[in-house]
Order: sequence, then C-alpha cells, then structure tokens
Amino acid sequence: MSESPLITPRTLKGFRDYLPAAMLQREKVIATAQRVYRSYGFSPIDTPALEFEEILLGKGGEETDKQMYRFEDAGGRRVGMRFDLTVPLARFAAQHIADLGTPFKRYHIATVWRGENTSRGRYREFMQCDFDTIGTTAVAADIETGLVIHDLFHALGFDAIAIRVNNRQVLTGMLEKLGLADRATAILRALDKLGKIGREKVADEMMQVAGATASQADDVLRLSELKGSNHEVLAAVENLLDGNERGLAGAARLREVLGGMAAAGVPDERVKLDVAIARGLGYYTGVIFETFLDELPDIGSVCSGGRYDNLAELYTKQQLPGIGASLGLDRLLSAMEELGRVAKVATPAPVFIPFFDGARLHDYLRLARGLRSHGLGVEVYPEPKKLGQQLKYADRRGCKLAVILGSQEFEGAKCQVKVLATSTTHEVDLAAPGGGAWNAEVAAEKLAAKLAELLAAG
RNA sequence: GUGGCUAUAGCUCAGUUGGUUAGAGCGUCGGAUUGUGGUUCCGAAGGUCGAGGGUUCGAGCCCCUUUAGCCACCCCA
Repeated sequence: MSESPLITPRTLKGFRDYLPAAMLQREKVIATAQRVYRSYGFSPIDTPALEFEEILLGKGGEETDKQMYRFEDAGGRRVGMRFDLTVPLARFAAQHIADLGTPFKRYHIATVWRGENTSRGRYREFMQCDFDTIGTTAVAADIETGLVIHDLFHALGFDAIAIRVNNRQVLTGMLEKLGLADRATAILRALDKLGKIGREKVADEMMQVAGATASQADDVLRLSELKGSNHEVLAAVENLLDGNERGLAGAARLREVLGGMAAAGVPDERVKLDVAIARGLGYYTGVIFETFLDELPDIGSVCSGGRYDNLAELYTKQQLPGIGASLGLDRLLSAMEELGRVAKVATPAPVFIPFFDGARLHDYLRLARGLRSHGLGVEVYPEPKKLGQQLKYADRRGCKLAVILGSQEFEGAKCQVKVLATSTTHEVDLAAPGGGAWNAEVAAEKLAAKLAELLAAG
C-alpha cells in the first residue's frame, strides 16, 4: 500500500453528486418533460457546453461576466461555459435557420453553469429543460407555450399550480403613459419584488432608485394590484391604459392567450393574470409566464418563459421572434423533496431474483434474461447468501417483487412471487402445458405475465 | 459579493467553567438449530472532533486563517 497522504474526496461548491435514488428521480422528471415536449412536436437538439466567449458575452451585462465560467483553452481561445440554453439557441438558430425553416420548435435539456452563490434549489451546475418556438409571432405559439407548461406539470403529478401570465407590453405601455419609459428596467425590477418585500418598500425603491414620483409609483402599483377574476382584471387594466396603444395591444394579446388556454381545456383556476411579474428584463418583450406550485410557492417559479422579439439579433440580420419557457429542474426536484414526493427507490429494476439454490446459477440467469425480453427490469443477486439477507437487500433498494425459486420450486416447475411491500406471496405454476420439467423459456413466458399483472396492480 | 449562524461515526445529535482511553440513537455488518426482509434480542466494525495554524502543562471546547453548508441581502441575461 502507498504511504502517500490520501486526497480528500470532495466536490466543488454548488456542484453535486447524484446517488441512484436521486438520479432515478431526475431521469424520471426529464423523461416526462421530453415526452410532453415531443407530444407537441418540439424536436430535440443539443449544443456544445463550451462556446466562444464572444458568443456568450454578447448580450449580458456585468453580472454575466462575473457569473460565467470563462477561461482560455489550450489553443489560446477565449471560451466560456453556457449559462443558459437561450443564448446557445440564438447562436444555433442564426447558424442553421436556413436548414431548419420556420417556425422551428425545439427542446433542449442540458446542464448549464453559473458561478453564482448557492442557496436552496440553486446550484452552480444545474439543468434546464427549455422548449421554444421561433420564427413566428402568432398568438397560437403563445397559447401553446402555456398549454405545454400546463401539461408538463399535470404529467409530473402537479395539478395544484398557478401559471401566472403577464405581458411586458402592458407594463411598458403603463410606463410610457406615466413618462417612465426611460427608467423601465429599474421600475420593473422594483415591481418584481412586490410579493417579497411589500408595497411600501417597492414604492420607496421606485422613488429612490428609479427617481419616480410618489404618484407615479402609486400608479404603477395600482396597475399591479388589481383584484378579481382574470377578466375583471383585464378590463381594469384596459381602463388604466386608456389611450396607450402599446399597452392596449398587450392587454388584447393577453385576452387571446387566456381565452386560447381556456378553450383548449386548461382549468381557469390554474391560470392567473398577474400584472406584477416582470422577469427576464433583458429580453422578454411580450407575454411572460411564471409557474408556482400551490403547495410550495415560496420556492419561486419552477417554470418560466416568455416571448422575445428578436432572439438572434446579435448573430444574424434575419428577424427571429420566438417564445419559449424553461423548467427549472433542480428547483422542482428540491420542491418535490421538501414535499415528500420523492419515492425512495434506488433501483430501476422492480423484479428481484434471489440467488437461492447455489447449484442453479444458470437457470436464474436464463430466467432473468427471458423476463427482460418481456420488458421487465430484473436483477439477480450475485451471491448465494442467506435468503433473508437477499430479501433485505432487495427491500432496501426498493424492488417491488421477489421471485423465489429454490430446489423445491425447480422440482415442481413453479415459483413464489413475493410482493415485498405487503409480504404476500403468490405461487405461480411455471410448468409447460401438459406438465413437464423446468424449462426457462416456458417459465419466463408464464412468469412475465404474472409479474406484469402484479406490478400494474401495485 | 456583503452580513450572521453552523461544522463531532454513514445519518441526526450529546459532550458540563479547557482535564485521562470522545458518547447515544438510527443505519451498516455478523449472530439468535441450517428455505423468507422491513418488528425484537445479542455482538462487532466505524471518528487524526471539516482542514491548517496559534494560545496552554493540557484544546472537541479559546483565538486566527481556510473550506463547505444554512439564513438574509445583492443579483438572476
């Protein structure tokens, strides 16, 4: 053995290992997102983790520079790691739109990196699950974005959600009307904190940081504090925006989006017009979505998106408007964990076969393969240990069924199937029609049907 | 990035005003007449007290530095 000191095993701040139970959960959510996105015709793409620095620095400000992982590669090129999937999409679209044609619908599920501070559900390496429709300004694309969000959470088992919808045009119109258009960013940044710090402090910030008057701040807040049903709020918004073309157009668009989602079958209570949300200041120009879980609203938006006028303007002269949204996978998983919605399963194989009779290894292996060919996940224990220990192992990993086959069972061409959660056992006859000795293929055929039935039941 | 709190076994924690070989519960592993787990009983393994330095006769405990985590703020393209 080496005498050299051990290297402490550790991971970088904000970077994590995923143990099997956590990884299975991640993969499940990812698979669900893929399924929903694909069901709407969004196609998968991927782009490099590393891009030329100039591509990524294009639009951001100082914060971007600070948060982005940047370095010089071995060839002396300035490169950076992607910090979201939208900028790479812009570059990708500018480069390939001629081949892709419009409208272009893509989804992209991938890891991104930001060197920012960590907190609950926020890490330096995390995953985004984006879907976007580019090359069209049609309202149908706006509506469809909302539908995807809705269906995604439904598929994930969350029906108690609030998809908050707004339109930047409404806010912009209001600010124009108040003569605050030149300070929009500062005003909206303050407004976005409404739910968090309260009306007084928001008004203070608008006055101090953005130089608004008390009455201007009050007018902005009045807009965002309208109460009532979506339709009532919308009517009141239009009233307040009277005379401002941009704002009224934004309100009309919202009316279409809400109407479209309702017409497509989304229950009204899951969609909430919220004139205060103002995220994505840098590039959203139209409809905005933010999604909150009713059971855990404090964790923040778990799926955000919106419409942008010109995604790829830095990289091409071609106009590429679009709309999309992104599931915050890590934040959602954090929420699911807090809500106790994470199954404690550490194995993808629901069926467990103890290595019971030490002389029958080959029979176990053949039977397991036969079951797998019927689409079942099957694990065979590698050592002929005591049965109790093997069952304990299976239970701890979260296997659902144990197929118990000892010399007696081989003798009689049968087996016991034990449901581990309830401890109930079912005897299954595995003999060929007309009786006969043990036959792995016949046994697999008959057993697979029974196992599938039990798995479906439990 | 700023401020505060925390760091003792795999996990959750105890550890008296600094004083001998640092403890518990859970978990893990082994066993309780040899074909059935999650309950019980017995036993075992497992910690240079996050890391580095300092004060002291003596540091898990006090001081400094560092790393990581938690909370708040800033920010979130």
